[in-house]
Amino acid sequence: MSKLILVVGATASGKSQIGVNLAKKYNGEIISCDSMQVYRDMNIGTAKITSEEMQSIPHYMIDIVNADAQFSVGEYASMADKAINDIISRGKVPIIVGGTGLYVDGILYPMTFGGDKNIEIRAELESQFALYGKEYMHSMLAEIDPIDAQKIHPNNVKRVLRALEIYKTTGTCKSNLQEKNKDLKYEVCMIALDVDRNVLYQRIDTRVDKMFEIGLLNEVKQLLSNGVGFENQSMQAIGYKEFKNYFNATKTLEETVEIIKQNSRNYAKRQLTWFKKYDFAKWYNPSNILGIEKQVELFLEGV
RNA sequence: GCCUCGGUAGCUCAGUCGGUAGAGCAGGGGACUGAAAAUCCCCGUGUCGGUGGUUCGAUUCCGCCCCGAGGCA
Repeated sequence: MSKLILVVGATASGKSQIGVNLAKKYNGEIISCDSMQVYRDMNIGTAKITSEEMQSIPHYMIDIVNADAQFSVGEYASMADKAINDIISRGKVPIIVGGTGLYVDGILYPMTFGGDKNIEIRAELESQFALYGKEYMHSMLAEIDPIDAQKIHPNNVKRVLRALEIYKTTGTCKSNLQEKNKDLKYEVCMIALDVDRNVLYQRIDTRVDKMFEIGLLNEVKQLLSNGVGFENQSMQAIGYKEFKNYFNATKTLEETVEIIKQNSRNYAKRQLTWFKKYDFAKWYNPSNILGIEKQVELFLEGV
């Protein structure tokens, strides 16, 4: 089984830098694990690593699709898989760096996703939902897939509809298709970054301020003038979607800054909740560079 | 100085025709299989500004005081 290093954690906890340092020290190459950094032209708001910061370490899964494109975990998982194999075949160490929990799962575990999303079926389900409501959709799911219906809360319409979509497109229900497989595909060393919550929130706030200083507003304007709209999947990213209310004059720029900070803090908490479930993760304060390196060395030298 | 309106959870505010109070947000915890930076679930005791009084009982009514906003002088 191949060895895989991961650096995970909440936004603004210092993953990128640690990733690069580990790559330099241990002959590694980096695979970004971030659902928003895959989009081109979204640099400032996604806190994308700059080419200087990369220090000539190869980075994969960044800037791979246009900002008006659709993207998905499934695509991510198969592309990242290729990149990992490529890195390993060249005798280098793959280092996964990122904060998107679901994408991390996509790399770590053999997963059968539900097949491509089907726009027509999805639209049909949406209109049924608009007509009959969430309880109705949930009871519909309960009929075809009682196991999953029990797991998905009726209020979570997005998931309910997706489960129905899977059934309609594949003919099998979600719980049938997606059996949980907890066998890791790699031998992993997961470094999870642990920052005091208050400190983390402060770091997020100052980072957002910095984003505005270096031109976030212009970046968003540029995207909009290039035909990327708020209806695009990429524009649901924190640091972008909040500008919708700025441009329609419901919010001032100052308010927009605050909302972005707030959303980022809430997001950071959700990220941490996700990573806490990996019982094999090794938690380190990002300043504990020696500790992290020791952990990685132990892993790489181990049998 | 007088009048009016406020002072209730970290914040914004409901409410109690007198039986010690509840929403949103924040915060905390959790879930998560092709939209995931998305989506969703759970968690609310706080001298109800202070102090006297009326009352079996006051955060609620009355008096005085303090603080804030506005108005009249």
